[in-house]
Amino acid sequence: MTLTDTYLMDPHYRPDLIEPAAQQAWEATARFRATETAAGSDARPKYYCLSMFPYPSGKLHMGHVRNYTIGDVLARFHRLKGFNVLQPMGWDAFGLPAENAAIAHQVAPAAWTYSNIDYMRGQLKALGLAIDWSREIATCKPDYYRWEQWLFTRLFDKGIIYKKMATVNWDPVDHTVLANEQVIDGRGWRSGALVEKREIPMYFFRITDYAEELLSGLDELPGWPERVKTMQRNWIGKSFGVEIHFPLTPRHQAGEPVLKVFTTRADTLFGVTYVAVAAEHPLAQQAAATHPALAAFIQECKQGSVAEADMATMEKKGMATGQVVYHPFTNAPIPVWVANYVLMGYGEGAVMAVPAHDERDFAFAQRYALPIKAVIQPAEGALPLPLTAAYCEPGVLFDSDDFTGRASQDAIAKIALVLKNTQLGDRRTTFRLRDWGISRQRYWGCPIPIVHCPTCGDVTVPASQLPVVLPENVVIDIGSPLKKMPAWFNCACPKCGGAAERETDTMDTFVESSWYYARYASPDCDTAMLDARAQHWLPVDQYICGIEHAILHLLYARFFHKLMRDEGLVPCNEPFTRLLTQGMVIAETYYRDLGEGKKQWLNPADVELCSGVWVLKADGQPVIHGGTEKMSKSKNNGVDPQAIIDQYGADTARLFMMFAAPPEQSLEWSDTGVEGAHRFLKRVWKMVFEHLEAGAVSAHFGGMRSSNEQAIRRQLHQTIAKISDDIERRQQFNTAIAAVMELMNALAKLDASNAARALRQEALEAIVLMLAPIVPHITEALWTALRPGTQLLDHAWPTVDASALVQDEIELMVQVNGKLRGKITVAADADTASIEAAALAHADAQKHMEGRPAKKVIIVPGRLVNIVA
RNA sequence: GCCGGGAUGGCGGAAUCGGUAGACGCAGCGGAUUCAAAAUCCGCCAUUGGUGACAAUGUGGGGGUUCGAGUCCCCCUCCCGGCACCA
Repeated sequence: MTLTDTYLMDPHYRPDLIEPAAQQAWEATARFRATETAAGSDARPKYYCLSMFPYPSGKLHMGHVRNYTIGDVLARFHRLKGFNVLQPMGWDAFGLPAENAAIAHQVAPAAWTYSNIDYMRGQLKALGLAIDWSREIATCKPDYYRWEQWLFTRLFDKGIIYKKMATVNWDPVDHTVLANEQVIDGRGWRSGALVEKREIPMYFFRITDYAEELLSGLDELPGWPERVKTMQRNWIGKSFGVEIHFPLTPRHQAGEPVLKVFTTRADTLFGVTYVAVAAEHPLAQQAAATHPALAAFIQECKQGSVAEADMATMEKKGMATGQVVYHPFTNAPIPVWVANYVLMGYGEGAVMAVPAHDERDFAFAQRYALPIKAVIQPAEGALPLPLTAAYCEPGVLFDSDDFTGRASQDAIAKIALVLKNTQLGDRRTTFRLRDWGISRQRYWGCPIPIVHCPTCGDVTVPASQLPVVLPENVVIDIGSPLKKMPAWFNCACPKCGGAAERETDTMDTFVESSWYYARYASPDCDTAMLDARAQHWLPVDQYICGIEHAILHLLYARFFHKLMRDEGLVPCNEPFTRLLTQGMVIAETYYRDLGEGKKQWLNPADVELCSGVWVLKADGQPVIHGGTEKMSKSKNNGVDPQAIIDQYGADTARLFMMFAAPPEQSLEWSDTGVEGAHRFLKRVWKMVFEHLEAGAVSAHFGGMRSSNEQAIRRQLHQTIAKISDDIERRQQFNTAIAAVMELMNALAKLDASNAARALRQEALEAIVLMLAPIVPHITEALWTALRPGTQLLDHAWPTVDASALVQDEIELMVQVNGKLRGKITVAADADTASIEAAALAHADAQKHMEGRPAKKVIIVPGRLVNIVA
């Protein structure tokens, strides 16, 4: 049964009737099922449109609605443009919130997750998304993570995954590892205990092996926003510098121990006044053995979180170890300090400090009264001594032995060469990017397919024994239940058959989201990770995700794609050809102060403006307006998408989302804006209804049109051109909708003549088609009304009639000295001389020229004339 | 702290490649319709001065480039995203 059979034109817009009917019709006829086409049977080009899958947190939030509406607009637009579209959906189902919910509500993470998925699937369907639901995946299901484990074992055996010690946040009261977000002001969120750093063994992906390709690959992504590429470039952080060895003894012989540092400013080597090492550095540990105060300081450094933002903003502290190293050129002794800002896991865990030419070293030297020795001066002009701030620019060396007088760049090369000859260093390229640690001491994640055997060591689980299934029926308290389940972790070693134990850590959930886009192509394949269908659909033509994923998720997915490529699983180098990063959905916040820094956050729906003061509806007492912030549970400023769908329908929600702001900007929620969107849809409905009430007309009118009708028809075809460009190239939907609104306003001024009615039919058909990607339900109903017996989804995107765009006369602005003074109307093909004459003859222009002759006349074709007087 | 972005009427935003600042919508005001209201339709709506034509000012702040700057360059302020275990 089609919509035509179930729906008759009603004078009132009824989304509550239209939307379920349209959705049922799409589902019944499998309208959005994507099929890989055998050669020749379908000439349509493929378009794989992917919105980032949601974490099944409980219910949809507005950020999801925005993300999926953007994806759906692009998917439906390309469908009308003749593409074979794939738009899938699934669930990023592993993660920390399920464990938190398990503790809070005494429910197993699996059960909680599956019930959330069922509810949210219903919500997504109510949004009317053109999704191929037959490809739905959930990352917590063994048939998904089995292949992740399979790839893990391949990579482990290839050496791309390895094990090493890494630092984590340790809660000494709960005896558990904390995520960075679970550390608040240096304390565990549940226990309140001061968090400590602890070293534990973890598995790592060698993403640094791919650093060069991840960097250069960005140049092959013209469809990515420049800012995302810039952030990734800076994150990878390729830098060219010099590794310098500081001997530990004054009469150093080749091969004896040295302290290694890396610097991009080897030209400042003669300005080194101390070296700083991390608390965990062997030199520091050694010194601490006989130095109680130093041991205490090192202990202090181990407090606090491991988050880089915390490390960078904390107070810079240090202590002298009493040890010295020797300058590789002058052999002068240099004191070794321990500093809390030097990270062991980063570079060599030691840095050379040049206070005169580095801001951070300068501040540290001032604090601890360390010497500041300047060795670089500007190429022109002198350095003001003594320094009041570090001079960080490159320049010319002085007080630097043989290197004095050389420019920085030149000196770096020369110093590196001499160091190389004396075996005390060399040129080196480093990356800021670190290897990706994927071990998590948590339950609700993909088990790491490793068996620890006392004789064979770490052994990968053979493919025939995969998946290593995560038990779902568990009771959660603090810490992972896997570590308390001997029946689960005791096993036989796959190699020697002896008694062994499974790894109880699970993988970072970023691993699942790094390859899901590929699995949508082969969602039901049970013989391989991917099959031939992946060759057909990949790469993703359009990916849509939040800007917050600009670095980690998108970099990991690019990395995984290259891993899969090197396994022969995918045909291309990059996963996402074009990327759109959407902004957040924000809303007003309101609160009451409860004292002691505590606030009671009130939902905007429960607050109203009463004679200029915000009050709570319930008690009429004033509340404080806290500004607009990202919709969140903690600020209680979320608007439930379900409530909007129930009250106005999905089309209104979608229209508001697309109209209120361009997709990359943050979007401010507005109840009156939603009403405005709804009002517009009612207007469109009414205009079509009234047009059809007056009887059938043909869009193909051969008679004369008035000049007004010609102008409106020109506007119609300009609008078609603009909207096509707005959606396809600019991906800016708010201006596309505004253009339709303008066209509607113009159309409202047409009369009831045959010519006008024919034009109205043509325009309404085009409007309905152009709005279809944004508001698919109402437009489907209106189309069947305008063109009985046909369906919108079988129709093509409207085309521009070039002959309608022709204009005889155009209007030009007239400026005098850059200020607007009037307008002139000239023939569209007027030559420069006549335009200039017309502008100079303009009375207001002459007035402002005040009798001065025109020195110059600038004509911008089709736009303006500027008279310089 | 570091990296990336943003700031335009009462509000959301438009101005796409340096060329009419404020499209479109929201709110507000005035009118039509109505017994009345809602809904709907029409009109006005940057600021200041002026009855008006018009003039001056105006895109976070300061400076610069240009015939011309919301747009480009330099400096500053505030806000947002990310910082490797939130997803």
